[in-house]
Amino acid sequence: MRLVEVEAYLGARDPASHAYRGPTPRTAPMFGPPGRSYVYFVYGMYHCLNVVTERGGVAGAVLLRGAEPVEGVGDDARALAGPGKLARALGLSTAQTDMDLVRSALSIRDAPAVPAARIGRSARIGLTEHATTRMPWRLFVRGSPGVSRR
DNA sequence: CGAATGATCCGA
DNA sequence: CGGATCATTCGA
Repeated sequence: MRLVEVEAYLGARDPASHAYRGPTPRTAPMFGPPGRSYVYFVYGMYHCLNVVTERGGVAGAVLLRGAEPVEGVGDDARALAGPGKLARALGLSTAQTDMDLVRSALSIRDAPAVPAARIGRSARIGLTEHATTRMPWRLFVRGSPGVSRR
């Protein structure tokens, strides 16, 4: 799949982040070394996949919110449009939290560059009201069917 | 212990 | 807009 929508989350400086109030058993991976996964379970039925980005001891991760299928023709173009759907398509659960994303079966590679004009930026989605919550830390490919919502 | 609460999705 | 559905977190 090709990623087309992501959101950034930090730590103590970001009230919208799970890491805001310090580490807990669930969020421990967010404080660990970069290049690993942080998978959490929400709303009683969905999992979401994050990639930890900061050095050990500093919280930071990128939530993978949307992607376009590239393997197999006839795939539903919207099957990966949304963090819950994306994680489900990969068959992820909390058992896959804190695993290596650089050299494991599931890894991330570069894709052909996206023209700057096609890169959109906005506030993050689905957060409860808060000031810094409005920071434009959501990036997406304009017009892609793999982007969540309309 | 009990209660509240989601970084969602779907359908009306 | 509301319901489904439950692990995690926090307060007592």
